[in-house]
Amino acid sequence: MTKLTMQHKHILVVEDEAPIRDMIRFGLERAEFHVHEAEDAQSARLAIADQRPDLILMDWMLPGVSGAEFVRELRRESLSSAIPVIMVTARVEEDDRVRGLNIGCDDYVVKPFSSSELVARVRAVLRRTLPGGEAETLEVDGLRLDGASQRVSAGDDPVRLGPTEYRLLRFFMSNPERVYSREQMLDRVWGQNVFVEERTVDVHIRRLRKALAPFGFDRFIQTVRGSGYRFSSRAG
Amino acid sequence: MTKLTMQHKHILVVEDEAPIRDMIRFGLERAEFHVHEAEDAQSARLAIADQRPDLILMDWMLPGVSGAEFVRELRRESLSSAIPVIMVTARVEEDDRVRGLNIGCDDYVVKPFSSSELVARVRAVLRRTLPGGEAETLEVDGLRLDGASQRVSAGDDPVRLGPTEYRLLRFFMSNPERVYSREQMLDRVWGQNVFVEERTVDVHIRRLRKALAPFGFDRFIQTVRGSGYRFSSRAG
DNA sequence: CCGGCGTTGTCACAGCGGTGTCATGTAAGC
DNA sequence: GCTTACATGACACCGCTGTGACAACGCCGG
Repeated sequence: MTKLTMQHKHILVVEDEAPIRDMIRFGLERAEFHVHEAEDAQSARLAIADQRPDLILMDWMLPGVSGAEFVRELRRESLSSAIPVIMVTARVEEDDRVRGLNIGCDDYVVKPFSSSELVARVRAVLRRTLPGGEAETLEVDGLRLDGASQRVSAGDDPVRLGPTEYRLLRFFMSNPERVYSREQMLDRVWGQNVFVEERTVDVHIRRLRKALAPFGFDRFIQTVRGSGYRFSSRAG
Repeated sequence: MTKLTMQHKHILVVEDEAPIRDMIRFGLERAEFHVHEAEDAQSARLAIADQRPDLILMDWMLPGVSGAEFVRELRRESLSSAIPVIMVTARVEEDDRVRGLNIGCDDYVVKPFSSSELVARVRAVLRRTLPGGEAETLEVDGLRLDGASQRVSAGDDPVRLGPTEYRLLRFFMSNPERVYSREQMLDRVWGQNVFVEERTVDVHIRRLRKALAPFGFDRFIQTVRGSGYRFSSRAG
């Protein structure tokens, strides 16, 4: 385990019951994570804007909004759409739990759980979401994506993209020369297991191509018939 | 959700206790997965070579080898290194379980678990590992097939192939120097239980040869009269 | 509180490319 | 030479993808 990448990550725990919160905090801090806490959705929003956590651990049942609604909200906001979410559910909420994965969270744990299981899942999610951290700037042949300012430019000209197209392009530029199915793209760009038509990907591909076309960069977005799409600076 | 991509996936359950095996089988089959079973490491090896499962569900404690050792072994073998593994552990095996995710498995479930949790995790893992299948790169004498980008190139020149020709070539390059009947090829390239004329294979062989001909690589696709075809870099 | 504005997901339709089958030409084996 | 198996070109069908339009939704600014 690479301590450098994994440690000192900030985790926001959204949980209304203090004992559970403490138990979670204890386990995570022993694993050398930084823990922030929030009791409800509103203070969670503030904490997200303030702390910019690397991962959110959220109870399924919150006072007021349901965890599901809240995750959907987080996914919409560009500030939080890239932050992975792990859901905490009780065994009783069986039916809901399965739906949980269709909400947009990255994983979930079932109460009662152990500290080590929690830490393991947190690490696993961080491991697969962290590489390609969102802040870095990527450039290919003059097409530049600046993660810090969330801006895209072609040479000197700015490229106007919607939030989804931006995330799509960032995903592509972080993983070039590789074919992804529509389903994989929904998972990695929209969020794990969101319920959206696969053909929606086509539409956003179209929008991304349209935005890149004036600069000729639409040639980077390549269709692989029967499989999906690929980002590549070489000819298709 | 596209039934075609998710359904009909083969899952190998490696578990020595029959009741648990049955419970798992029941849940997975209700979710329309194909289930194969193995009681120990040795029969698991055979099943992997034979069935080529899309995912392996493995108990942490197996008679003889530990699950961890076995996963390591699977990861070394090129035949199985790409197959995702979900580990099944008991709550008691706390310490080991944490190591589990560092062993090379893709996820794990803790006993006791519900069918719906299991199915949800299986689906989640398949969804994120299910690219065009094999992502390995194969090369023979300058003819290169890159699984990740699904591209074929002869030296520096790209080779244009349709999806079926691509799969056909990948099958050939994965199994060189061996004759396959048309029926075998239909099973392995087209998929089991497809009803297609055997002569169709000839046509796709023709198309593959045509695409490879400009580079002289059509000589690799060799006819074995009365038996089928063979891929070989040596003279026919 | 209301009404533009931008973004998003879905649909319908069109075009193209891929696929399977057939008919015919050609080579191999006896 | 005759039979059989394979090679090849043509063709019709169909599924996949590209594309424009549209409705729903949240976000301001008024």
